Amino acid sequence: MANGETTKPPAPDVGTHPDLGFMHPLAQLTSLVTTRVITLAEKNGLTPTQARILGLLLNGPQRMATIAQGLDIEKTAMTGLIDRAEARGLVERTVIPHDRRSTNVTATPAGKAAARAFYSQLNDTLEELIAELPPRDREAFRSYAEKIVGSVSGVCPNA
Amino acid sequence: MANGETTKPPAPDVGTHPDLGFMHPLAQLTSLVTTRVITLAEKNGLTPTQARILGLLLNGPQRMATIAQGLDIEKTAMTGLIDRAEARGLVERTVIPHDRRSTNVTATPAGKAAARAFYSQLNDTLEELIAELPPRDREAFRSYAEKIVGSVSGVCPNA
DNA sequence: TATTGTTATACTCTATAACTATA
DNA sequence: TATAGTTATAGAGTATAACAATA
Repeated sequence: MANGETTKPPAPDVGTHPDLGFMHPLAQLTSLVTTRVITLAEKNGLTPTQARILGLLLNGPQRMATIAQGLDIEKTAMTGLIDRAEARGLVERTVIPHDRRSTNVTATPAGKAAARAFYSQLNDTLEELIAELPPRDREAFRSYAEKIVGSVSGVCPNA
Repeated sequence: MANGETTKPPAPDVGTHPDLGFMHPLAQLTSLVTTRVITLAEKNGLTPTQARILGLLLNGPQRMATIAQGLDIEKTAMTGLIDRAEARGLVERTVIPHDRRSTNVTATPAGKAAARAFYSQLNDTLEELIAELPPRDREAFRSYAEKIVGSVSGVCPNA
């Protein structure tokens, strides 16, 4: 929104797949959550990718390479990503004294605020979704999700 | 892959968020599934969006406007989307006799095959994830997901 | 020589605005 | 006039290849 965003709005239902039956409930749930992530990012003036980057930077300044690794994207994509985030005042590039090849990226106060708001709202939203379940089932669902995620290596928590 | 794809590979973990604690398990699960969707689409020579479009077209030919509505994207984005899918031999534009303004989009045999493979493999993959749970909990988890999805309007089942 | 980041280039997805053809 | 699709334009995200600066 803020600076002529182009991020797209949620994507609703698409029908059934006759040859395959209804889509898997876990696939539908994933779409639902993804939609919420996009909406909340927009609401906070972020793209989903910017939200992920800022989530990382809440741990403190990170080198470009570290961020790239965290997002599992090529380092070449980082330059533009950080350029745009910097242009929006979300992050800043700072120098690393010991290694003049490296660059540290720091979240600005505005960037941190946006990220905190985003993740907090995301948490609330997800809790609201779970609240659709009867109270006694909510904890079970949460623990199932944890178990599944925990059983697999390399899960990206941000969007 | 097929025609110089640019789709990106999975995105792994990103760490914890000190100010917010660990990411919500449902957010992590969503990322996990999204990663699988991207990987499976690639494996079948599709972009995730193409997989969604083809999923729709398994129901039979659809007009551009209908597809746009199904994906919840602007009709202006459809032209390029279908152009690219057509260039890859996944779909074809056909004429509608009664209304010469409209265009029907039909999945080619190759497009249908790719879509069926994708959705079938996605189903298998999601079942494998659920299989991480003890047998007696799997059905409960599925029903929880269904309940949450069912409680909300407008959920997009494809990718 | 190996590493860090950048630039050049290209492609996908998506949006808004203006336009064409048809109804 | 209203609707279906296209074109023009723009911006975000991502990738591969080649390169510069530093270690």
